[in-house]
Amino acid sequence: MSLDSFDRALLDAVQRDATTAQHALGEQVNLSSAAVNRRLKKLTADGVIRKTVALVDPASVGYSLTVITEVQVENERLDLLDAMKRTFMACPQVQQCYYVAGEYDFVLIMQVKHMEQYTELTRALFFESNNVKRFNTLVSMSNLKVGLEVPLLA
Amino acid sequence: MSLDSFDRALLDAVQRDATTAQHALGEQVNLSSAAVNRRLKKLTADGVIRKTVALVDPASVGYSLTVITEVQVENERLDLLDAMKRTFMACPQVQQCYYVAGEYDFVLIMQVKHMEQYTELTRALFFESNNVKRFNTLVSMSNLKVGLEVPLLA
DNA sequence: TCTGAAAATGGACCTTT
DNA sequence: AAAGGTCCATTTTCAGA
Repeated sequence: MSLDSFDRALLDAVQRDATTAQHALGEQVNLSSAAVNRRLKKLTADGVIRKTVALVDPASVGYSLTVITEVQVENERLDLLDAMKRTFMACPQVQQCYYVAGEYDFVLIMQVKHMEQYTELTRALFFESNNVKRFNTLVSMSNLKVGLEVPLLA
Repeated sequence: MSLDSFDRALLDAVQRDATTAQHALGEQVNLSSAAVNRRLKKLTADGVIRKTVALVDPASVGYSLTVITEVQVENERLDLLDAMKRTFMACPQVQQCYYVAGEYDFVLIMQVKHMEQYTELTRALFFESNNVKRFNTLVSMSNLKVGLEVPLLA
C-alpha cells in the first residue's frame, strides 16, 4: 500500500479535477491509460481515494453564509461527548466537525442560509444540549480558500 | 438560473458520489439520461457545480495532523491584509482559509505531516509576517465530519 | 502494452407543453 | 421557446491476452 511518484502525480491530478479522462492523465504522468486505470482502481479500493464528488457552490443554492463555531463543553464524560458528536454530525448544516484539544472542544464549520437560520440552529445544537458551557461564533466575511486538497508534490 | 427540484435532486446525488452513471441518476430522479446530461452540463456551465474532484485521504499520504489556527492581525490596512491573504492561500498546507469577523481575523484549516511541520509553518506564516498580533492553535484529535456538502433537501 | 468489447457520454432530431 | 424523450455516433473504461 505504498505510493510511488506515479500514484502521487495521479492523486494530485484527480483531486484537482476528477473529470479528466484516463488517457489524458496517462499523457501527463507518462503512463498508458490501462496503467492509469489499474492504479486509480487500486487507490480507490485501498481507500486512498475516499470518494469522488461534485463540489456545489453554496451561494448558488441559497446557502450564502459560512459560520465557524467553537464549542466548549461543561462535562467531558464520554457518553455525553458522544451524544454531542452525534448531534453535530447529524446536522446537515454542519459541514465539518473537529474534536480539538485546547480551550474549546469542538470546532464546527456551518453552512446556513442566513443569520436567522444560524440563530435557530444554536438553540437546537447548543442551548438545548445541557452540556455546552459556552460557544464562540466567527462569521466568515470571505471564504478565501475552500477545498479538501492535500499537498502531494510538496 | 433558477433550480427546480430535479436540479436539486441531481446536485444532492452528485455531491455525494459523482461516479454514478447518468442513466442511473435518471432512474433515481425520473428523467432520461439525456435530460440528466443536459442538466448537469448546464449546472457546471453556470458554476453551480464548481468542480468535480477526488477526495484523498490525508492520512494515507502522510498528512495525519489537522490543525485549526485563528489569527489576529496587528494592522487592518488593506494592502497588509491582502498580502497576508495571498501568503495563506499560496501555502499548500493551508487547506481552507476564512476571513472572519470577531475577535480573530482569519481562521485556517491546515493539513500537516506532524507537529514539527506545523511549528515550521507558524514561523513562515505568522512570525515572519510582521502583521500578526497573535494566533491560537487548535489541534484536532478527531476529524469527526469532513466534507463540503451543502444541504439540498432540507 | 496492446486490443477489443461493453458501457457511458453527449449530440441530433423530433415531440410535447 | 423550453425542456423531455429516443436514437445513434463517439468516447471512455476496463479486462484479457
